[in-house]
Amino acid sequence: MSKVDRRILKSQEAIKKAVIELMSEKSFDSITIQEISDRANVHRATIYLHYTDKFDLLDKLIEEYINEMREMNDYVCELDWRDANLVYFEYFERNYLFFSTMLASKGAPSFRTRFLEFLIEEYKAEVDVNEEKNHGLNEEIMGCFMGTAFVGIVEWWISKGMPYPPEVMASQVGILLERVV
Amino acid sequence: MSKVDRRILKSQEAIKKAVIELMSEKSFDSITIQEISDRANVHRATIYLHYTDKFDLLDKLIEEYINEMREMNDYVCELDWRDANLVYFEYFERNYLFFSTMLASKGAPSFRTRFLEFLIEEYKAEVDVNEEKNHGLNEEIMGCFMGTAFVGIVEWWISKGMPYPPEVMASQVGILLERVV
DNA sequence: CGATATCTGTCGATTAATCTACAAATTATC
DNA sequence: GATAATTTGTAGATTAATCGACAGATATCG
Repeated sequence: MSKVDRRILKSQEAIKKAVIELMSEKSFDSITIQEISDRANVHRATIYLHYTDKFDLLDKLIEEYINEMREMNDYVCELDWRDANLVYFEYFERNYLFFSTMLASKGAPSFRTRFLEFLIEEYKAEVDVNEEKNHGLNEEIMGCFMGTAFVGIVEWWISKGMPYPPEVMASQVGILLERVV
Repeated sequence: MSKVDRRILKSQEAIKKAVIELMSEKSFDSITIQEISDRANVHRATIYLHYTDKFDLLDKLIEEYINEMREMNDYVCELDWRDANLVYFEYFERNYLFFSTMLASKGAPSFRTRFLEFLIEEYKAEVDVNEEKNHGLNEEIMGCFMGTAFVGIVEWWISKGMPYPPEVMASQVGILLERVV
């Protein structure tokens, strides 16, 4: 596990930040590599050192957020629903620009799909169909139910400009998810 | 006039920003090169590529702001006193962290001296001792009078946390300077 | 439609930044 | 005052980023 050269991290950070910013301003299709490198203040060729094209860049960007959330979940899965949700909603708040951009209609529809896929996967592991309470229920369906509900909530919260603080969202959604599971 | 490699600009920007930040938190003497490079997120050796030591770094930092103000003055000297002052006070506001740090008692006393020196020089060029109004007055003394007054005002304004907007400061100080000259 | 401009992806040469290691100098601590 | 710990400034090897140029692909516009 040799550590990565800080130049790589700095370049990638600048590039990713530039893409998110630009995507919040205009459609992904209309963004050029030229623009990204200008905004990131790196040479155009530098982008090609890290990504094959702008689609690869978007994919890697999305996957990075998904992975971050997965790692958060590994750490957080011992907490109760409320506290676990708090970690998530604070994360959404911290990365508001990314989520508002990616979940916006014009943004990257691929992210919503990927996000939901991730959530279903994680929730599925959380439910126990062997409990008597859940007798006759299907793991897949429960995961999907919770996942779509959660995505919907996050979309609503973000698109409305975060009308409630993360604490409130965490409590409310925590109660509801607990009833379902 | 070949343009400078952007890596140089980025490194120097990061280093200068780091020094200003650190100087706003602790005394210059207690700051190490190590800390600066950590804060700037550059390797320690990179600092030595641009500066011989931290004193050289501070000198160059100060001189850069002085030069920037000199260039501003070249551009602004055609305007009336009020408008010229506005450009300056907006500059101070924009660079609040630098000026509040450098003009603070514990900051860099060398900057106040250098700043005053610069102002006297510029004001001296502004006064006309051949006017009948100024008959018998000394150029040097007038420049010094205006320079110290201006430094004092800026110190007061910055140390009080900019209690009035740049527009107000520009008008007020403009009127006063106009009376003097 | 053709002409013009812009963008793309890639290349090779060059430069700046990085990393590690080192001895010397300085500072802190007992 | 001796010892330990930190900081300093430098050096050499390596790597990433830069620059400029290129031909080919894609828009843009008259």
